[in-house]
Amino acid sequence: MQKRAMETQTKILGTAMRLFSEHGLKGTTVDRIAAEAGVNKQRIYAYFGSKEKLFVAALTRVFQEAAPVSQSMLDEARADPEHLTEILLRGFHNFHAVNPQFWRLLAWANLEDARLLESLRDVRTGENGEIRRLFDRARAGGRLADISFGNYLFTLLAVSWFLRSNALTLRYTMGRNTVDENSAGTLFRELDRIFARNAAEGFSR
Amino acid sequence: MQKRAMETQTKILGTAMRLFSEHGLKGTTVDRIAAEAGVNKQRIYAYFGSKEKLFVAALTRVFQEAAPVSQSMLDEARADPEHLTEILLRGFHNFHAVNPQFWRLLAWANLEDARLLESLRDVRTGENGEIRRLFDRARAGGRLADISFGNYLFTLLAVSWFLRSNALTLRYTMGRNTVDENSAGTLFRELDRIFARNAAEGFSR
Amino acid sequence: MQKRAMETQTKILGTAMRLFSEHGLKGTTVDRIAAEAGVNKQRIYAYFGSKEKLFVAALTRVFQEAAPVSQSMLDEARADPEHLTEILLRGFHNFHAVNPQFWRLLAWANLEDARLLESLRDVRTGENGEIRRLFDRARAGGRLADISFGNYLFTLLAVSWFLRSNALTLRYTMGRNTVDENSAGTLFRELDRIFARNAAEGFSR
Amino acid sequence: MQKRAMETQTKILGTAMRLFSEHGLKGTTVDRIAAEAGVNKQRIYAYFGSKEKLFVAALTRVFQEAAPVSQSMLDEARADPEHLTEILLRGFHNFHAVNPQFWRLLAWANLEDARLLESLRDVRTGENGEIRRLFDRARAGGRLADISFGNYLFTLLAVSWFLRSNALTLRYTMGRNTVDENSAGTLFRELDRIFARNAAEGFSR
DNA sequence: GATGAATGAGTATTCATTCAT
DNA sequence: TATGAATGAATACTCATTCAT
Repeated sequence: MQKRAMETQTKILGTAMRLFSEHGLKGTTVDRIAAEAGVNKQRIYAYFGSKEKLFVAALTRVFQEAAPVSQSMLDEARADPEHLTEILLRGFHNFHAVNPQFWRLLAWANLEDARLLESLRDVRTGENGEIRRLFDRARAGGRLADISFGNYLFTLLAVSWFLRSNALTLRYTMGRNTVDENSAGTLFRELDRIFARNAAEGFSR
Repeated sequence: MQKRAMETQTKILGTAMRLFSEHGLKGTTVDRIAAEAGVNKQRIYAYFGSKEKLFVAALTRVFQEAAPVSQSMLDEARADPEHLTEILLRGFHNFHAVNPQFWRLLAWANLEDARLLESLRDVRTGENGEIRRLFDRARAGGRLADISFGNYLFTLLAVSWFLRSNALTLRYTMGRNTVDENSAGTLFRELDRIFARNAAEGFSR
Repeated sequence: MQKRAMETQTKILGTAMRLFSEHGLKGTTVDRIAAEAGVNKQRIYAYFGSKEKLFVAALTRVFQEAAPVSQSMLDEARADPEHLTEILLRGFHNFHAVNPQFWRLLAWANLEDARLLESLRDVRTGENGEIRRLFDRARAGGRLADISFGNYLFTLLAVSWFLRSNALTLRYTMGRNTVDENSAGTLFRELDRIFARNAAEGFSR
Repeated sequence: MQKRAMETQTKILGTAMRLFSEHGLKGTTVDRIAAEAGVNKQRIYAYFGSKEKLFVAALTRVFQEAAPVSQSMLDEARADPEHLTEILLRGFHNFHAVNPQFWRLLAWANLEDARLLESLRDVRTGENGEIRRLFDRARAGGRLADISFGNYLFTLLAVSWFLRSNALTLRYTMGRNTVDENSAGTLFRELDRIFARNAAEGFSR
């Protein structure tokens, strides 16, 4: 593949990631992608086959690039194992702030057509392994609640996701007596205490 | 309004709720709504003004009808105050199972255009008041973790929502070593224990 | 016919005259006529048969009501026979100012569908007879150019019509070095002199 | 631009000129233009943006192409300066016969929406300069009535326009005792004599 | 590899007219 | 007589995709 072709593909994919994450599959037109990428529309078909395939390519790319589990987060957790829960929550939360395309593309795919997700089967999204090791060590050290790793991770993902993706929904429906984005820190610390102290008690018994 | 008109409007709104929740605003065509409702397309404009307004009407209707906080759930919680967390989680989870349109319509509005949510400002989604009373009593009785009501409710909503709305996402991304729908019960019980024991421990100290 | 029916018809016809003269046959919707007349749409069909027939009715009505040849104009011409041309020109010009619907409805009919004009066959638009008498007297008295009555009247009508109906066109095309509305008076006086002096000369020979 | 594109645009514009001049902006459908031009409807939007813009393009084109002031008319006037008025009238009259789209498009724009005329601001419709020179020479030579050039030209334009655009109207309303198209020659000669003789007389005084 | 040109099915919305109460 | 409900054919405009140079 020539260099020019590479550049064209890069431009297309970048624009697609942005537009698809903003407006979804149906809400994004091929014409607009081409225009904003500064590329001839036909190239999209030459390189990606169809609009839907381009969406899948964009989604896959976002998945490969974005790593919810960052090295710095793991470092922090290792340095301060007493507050694993808070650190993970804050880490996921930051990740969503930095990679808004991640959850939006996922959400679009989830709603519009589950088949769009199939390509992600083989993509490993960062490694949960290291988190699991930290989790196991905390459990062994009596610093964590009596919960399976899967359910623990799930709960943290749920909270951080919901915080980002439903801020508006909650504001409009739950009458803002629930958490808003600024008070996320409080939420994280409270949950940290709950998951942590619990374990202590579990041991004391 | 004549009886026939009422019927027509009902047919339109019902079909709109179903199709919009499945395919979103963009993904649903007015033609299809009319066809599946067995109604002349023009009636949609006569009664609802535009496709977007019909979406808002559908969303509002779903909100008025669906009550995440059901009476039976409250009864159960009153009868078994020891397991408030589990009961609420199961209640929300069931609610989403029975009202799939609820979270999907919300999710679509959230992604497609936040303005679509504005109409919900004035709609009260069931009463949180009763839950708050149960929560306060449990706290006072030392049966609940040291967490604010807002953050408590938020966490439960996040977990139950995430379970429904991202089942597929998780299956494809987290490598199915996280929770699937069948193991929701385990998750609920584990969280219940964590939120509950914690309080007990808090008191024991 | 009942009194209420009469009122309804009057409201419809009045609104139709106004809207059709503004936007023409195609540019006016039955819905709008009904709405602005404060009348049920169906009444239009009950009383006038169709949109087109309503247009014809409006046109006919305007024709019956509006009289390009007014009594006061004739009086003035009788009192000041020396300036017949100017008086007639000013009279027609004023008529168009006071009855804008007249020339616009005619122009629409003329452009949109000549058949719309057929109904006017039998409607007498004021009397040309009196003007002819004034014309003949002026000719006989040597105060008017050597021109047939038909051509004389035609020229005056052309000038007054063109002044009203093409003001905009002229402004945009002829570079405003032609006449604008304010200088109409000059035009009239000049033409008056030409048509008059000419006759004098004709006699002098 | 490719040759094929040029052809397509030409076909569209030609058909648009014809249909718009016949039925106006509202009365012409984009579908029909496409069909009669033998062109894909979308091309109209690709090349002209919208139906309204196509109308403006058609109007502008007609203006650029059509020259009410022809060379042959000027030649004739130079060769026979005694009958300037008649020659101009006949020239304008012929022009309208040969270019029926000219006055109809103007009339439609005038009635339907004055904004449609704005594009004509910068288009020069042939040159009045040469006519003005002929007029001045005739005046100086004592062969023309005492009238300003603007009002002179306006009157001739009014008469020739009215003759074409309101033939039907007049037939139906003025009871056919006015001029019909065939007797236009008489009208022209009469007016010629009036405008001409007058000057002679002016001098004789 | 790149680009402009073309296509046909679709997409929200409107309109004149008729029906039923 | 009046009114709301209903209808089907338009109507301007868009979109994903393919073709030709």
